[in-house]
Amino acid sequence: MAMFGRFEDWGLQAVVGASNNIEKMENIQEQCTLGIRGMPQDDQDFLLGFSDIFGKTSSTIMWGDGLETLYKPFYPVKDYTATELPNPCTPKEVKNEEEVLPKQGPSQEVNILDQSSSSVLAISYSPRFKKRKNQQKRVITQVKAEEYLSSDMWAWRKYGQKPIKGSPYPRSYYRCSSMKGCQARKQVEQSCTDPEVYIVTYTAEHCHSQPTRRNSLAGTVRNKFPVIPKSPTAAVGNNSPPLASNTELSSKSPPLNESYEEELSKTNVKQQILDEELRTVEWGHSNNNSDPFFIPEFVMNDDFFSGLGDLDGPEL
DNA sequence: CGACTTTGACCGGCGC
DNA sequence: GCGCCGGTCAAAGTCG
Repeated sequence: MAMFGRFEDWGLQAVVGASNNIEKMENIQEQCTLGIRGMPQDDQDFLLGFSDIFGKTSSTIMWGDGLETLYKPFYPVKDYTATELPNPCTPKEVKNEEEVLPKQGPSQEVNILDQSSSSVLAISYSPRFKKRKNQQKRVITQVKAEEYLSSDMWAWRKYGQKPIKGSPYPRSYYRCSSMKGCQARKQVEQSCTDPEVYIVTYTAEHCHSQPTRRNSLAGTVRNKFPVIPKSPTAAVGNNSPPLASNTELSSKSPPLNESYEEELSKTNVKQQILDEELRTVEWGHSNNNSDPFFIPEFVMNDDFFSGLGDLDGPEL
């Protein structure tokens, strides 16, 4: 029951968030438009490729107003709290982020992540210095488990799972199965600080439009009732990954302590809602956002802009 | 039979 | 150069 409370409030939260930030919103959208329009076309395309990761646009703007704020994200984002970090249990990645985001004096307060109004943390960056394999561009989100159930509409196929050093939870690797040849990938891992929070990292971009509905219901129904480990060690080395693909989650896997049938019923209802939204809210052409360059919150945040900093010119 | 997960092996980047 | 580690591959098995 409560597991879907947040999800059910997703739209409401967006509305609330929007109302709370109504004054800020007046300029944000334009700023976002200017920001993305100033980007190279490839990067616009890349970002737009993530436009509907969550199957909907968001109206919650969480960063400040004014031109200063617009460019603030280009500053180094060093204000991560423990929970804001992609995963504090993966020190290497954290270190990598610090490499990516060189310190430049006292950073201004970037109160972008109002987790009281949204549990989705979005980070996009382009490594400025050392580029590891497939780490050129990423969008990292933190999402509550119940929200992840409906987090995106893409069909994903799991192709690997690895225990991550420093993290008690394994990381799962998924690639887009909506279209053959699509390079989009995502990684899912559980936050060690909050097991109900999952860190989803999207890599590469979809080379196709978003499917109108989840299309990968075929296949195994293994782990219909996955055992989400309550203890970190339980997640490692067993056959029940802490988080399955969205396909499983959305159509097969109930959240914690919820019967499958009940969950499935809810999911179907939510799917109908999402499908309806998809019919009426196209990327950049939603009812509320006539501006084709409207940017959802999970993309347009500080690290998104910090990543844009790399677009200004050749790497140093 | 197709699409999926699982899982050990492999590869390549990175630090020492 | 070596070892560690993250990311990917691919075979095997499952399921509808």
